[in-house]
Amino acid sequence: MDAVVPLVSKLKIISWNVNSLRAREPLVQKLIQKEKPDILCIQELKIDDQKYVLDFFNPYHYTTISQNQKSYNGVSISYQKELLIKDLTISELNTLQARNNVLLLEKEGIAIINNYFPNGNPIDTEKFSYKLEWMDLLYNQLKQLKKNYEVIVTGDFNVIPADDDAHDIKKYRKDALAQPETRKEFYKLLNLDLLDVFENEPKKNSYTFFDYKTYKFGKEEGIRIDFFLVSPFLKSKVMKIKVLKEYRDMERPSDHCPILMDLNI
DNA sequence: ATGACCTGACCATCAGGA
Repeated sequence: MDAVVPLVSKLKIISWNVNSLRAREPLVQKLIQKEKPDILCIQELKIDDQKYVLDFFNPYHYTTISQNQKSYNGVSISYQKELLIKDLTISELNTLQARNNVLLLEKEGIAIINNYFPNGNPIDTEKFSYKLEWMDLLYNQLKQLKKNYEVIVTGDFNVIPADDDAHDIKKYRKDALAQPETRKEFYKLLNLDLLDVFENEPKKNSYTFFDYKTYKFGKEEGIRIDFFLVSPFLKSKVMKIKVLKEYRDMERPSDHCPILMDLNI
């Protein structure tokens, strides 16, 4: 008789801009205990102490790769210890600031790219040109990875791709997140044949960011700037996607919500 | 119509976020 071997295995991935890992310790712990993701991508660690970051995730059976920077930025990917991985993180996208990790799931042939895109405001400064240049570097990185791997691109994109990805796009007329040049760079990424898994969800349920300043005045008034972009093959394996908005209503929250994707691979 | 908050660095106030 043939051995009973599961044909598919479930892979749960969560991405979250925590706006400081130290400040968000209790909520990140809650998320891990409740959702038990196989892969956890974090942005805006805001801490230069790599040992602290690795030790934080270690008790939950995770191994972690991280790019760190004092006070600002910082990205990490934590993965269940039994997953066979290779850290492909390259320096070009992290030359000035810690914003990009690349983890290869060797057995599955999947590359996971975790990103904290530059904000880019104000638009009449070099911050905006840096954002566009960074996005072009990411385009080149993904183009290379796409040749050999199925890819999952996630993180805080700091891009409002279309007007209906904001509750009130008028407020973003002069914002770097919604400029035509920014959107063009985003669509360049999609044109690598990547699919936005939340694309066809009701927009109001898909907002991922809610401003600290305005949240209490309008709890629906958000923007959709955190994403999972996946290869077409992986899109066909998506079982569930969700914005975990409840984490925006907990004590001392991040201004971003975690986003979740379950795959059967 | 306008403004509203949070974090880290560091001690009073500012840079940065989006």
